[in-house]
Amino acid sequence: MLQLNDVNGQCGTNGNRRDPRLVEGIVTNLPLFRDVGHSNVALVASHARIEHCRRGALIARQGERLPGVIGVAYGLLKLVLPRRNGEEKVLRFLGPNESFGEAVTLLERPCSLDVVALAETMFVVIPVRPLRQLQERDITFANNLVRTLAEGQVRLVREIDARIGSSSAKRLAAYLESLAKFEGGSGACAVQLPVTKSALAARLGITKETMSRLLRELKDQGLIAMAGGAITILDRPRLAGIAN
Amino acid sequence: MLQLNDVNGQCGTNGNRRDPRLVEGIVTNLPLFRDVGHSNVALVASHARIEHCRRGALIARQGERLPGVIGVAYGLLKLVLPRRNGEEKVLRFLGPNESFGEAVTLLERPCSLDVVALAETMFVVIPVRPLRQLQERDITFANNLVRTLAEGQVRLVREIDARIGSSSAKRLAAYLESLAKFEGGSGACAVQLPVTKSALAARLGITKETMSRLLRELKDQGLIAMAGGAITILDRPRLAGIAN
DNA sequence: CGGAATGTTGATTATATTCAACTGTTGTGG
DNA sequence: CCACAACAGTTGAATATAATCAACATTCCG
Repeated sequence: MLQLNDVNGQCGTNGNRRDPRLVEGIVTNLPLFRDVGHSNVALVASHARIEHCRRGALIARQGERLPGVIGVAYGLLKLVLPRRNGEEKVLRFLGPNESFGEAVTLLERPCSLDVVALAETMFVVIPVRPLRQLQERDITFANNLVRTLAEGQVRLVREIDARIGSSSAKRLAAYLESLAKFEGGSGACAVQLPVTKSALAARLGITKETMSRLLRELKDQGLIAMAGGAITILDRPRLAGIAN
Repeated sequence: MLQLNDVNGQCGTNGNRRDPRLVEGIVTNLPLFRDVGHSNVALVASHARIEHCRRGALIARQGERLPGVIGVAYGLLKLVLPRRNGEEKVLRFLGPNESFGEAVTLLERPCSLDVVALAETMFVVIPVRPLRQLQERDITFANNLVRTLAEGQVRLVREIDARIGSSSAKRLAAYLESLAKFEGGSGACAVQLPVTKSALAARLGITKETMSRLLRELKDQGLIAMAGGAITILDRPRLAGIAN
């Protein structure tokens, strides 16, 4: 079951929540701060704080104010559209060096998604104020901000395209293909699912049952082999064929 | 059938495509340029051009470069995710004083959508270059840009929420509700569909057949009355009930 | 080891699409 | 101004897709 504890209840009370070195290191690695001068990063970092949470923790809730932009140091979060019936539609995962919430934070609007930890996770929270200041002071950061927001839009359009455009079989095939691309080459390759099959199913907008059936079908057709979360892609061309 | 003519083939060859007054007037009304000083607007406008197109014209194509940000003066465009089978998934409509393409234009990435005219439409095209310049020179514009992109993200998340979250009946009910809100009050009210029922169906992600059936059901239940594109909402509370 | 979480499988059902036939509406060229 | 073609909308029947329900198997961890 989901832990509904407040973020603060999830965090260690140790004194390193503002350790400058640590916060700066995390912030520096976010694409949002690429090529931003160290002094400006340090300034922002001095207003940011670190949070830890354990698997299952609810970090932000749809409709409530997000305390600031979230940047992941390690662990894994999921961004979720909660449905009335308690069901969860997973929009995306958020891993190390990825950030979330630029849009709602800058607009000071209620968060449009639930944010839930899928594993023990450490992240920084960067409040609006220093972001605004930096936006007006540092052209590089301002450009990064525009780039990040623009990329977010493109990503969301692709997301809609994938969700409404194609059948679950195609979505799954396309996802497996995208995993294979990381490995390079075009031959058979072994990949590891980054999350459980159930979580992945939710991410792809299907149920775990459907997921199971689709995977079995791919296996029966000799396109993939399976051993737990480890999947070997045997026939990449045919898989790509299904994806289209 | 869709007209596949190039934009240039759609445009009058008359000399007012760069009429400064006209272009400035259109650009000024875009939220993107709100509170931006006249001289800066004029500068951008001097690099923009006006296009006319008739109903059915294809203004931009998925995968091709967008010549710049599109701002509508009058008429109506639709933003479409084209499917392989020729089917069209309509993401949104774009009416007067709305703009499109900030994200892909600034990233200089291929356009993620088809843009098609639903009526005779006039719009401006603002190339990247002057936008970039203004972004670095004018803080108000830079802020507008960030706001526009951020709002676009929030809008897209809501869009995904609506599409994957609820049944077609709920989506339709929610849409009718949103039309009613413009009219104010909470009692019965008459609204006019802004587009044909078929186009609206595509916008809501359903077929015209399903749309027809859903509307009839609402009528049979006494929630609405219908006369062509004119719809009277009779029982707003119950309609809102369906939407949730 | 035991219990919870995760995954599998079959049967049934809900939702909306597709196909097909038909009616009504609109706008245009003769 | 009318005829006619193109478009828009309606309705029914058959179908496809994936969700839901229910039962069971497997794996993961403390």
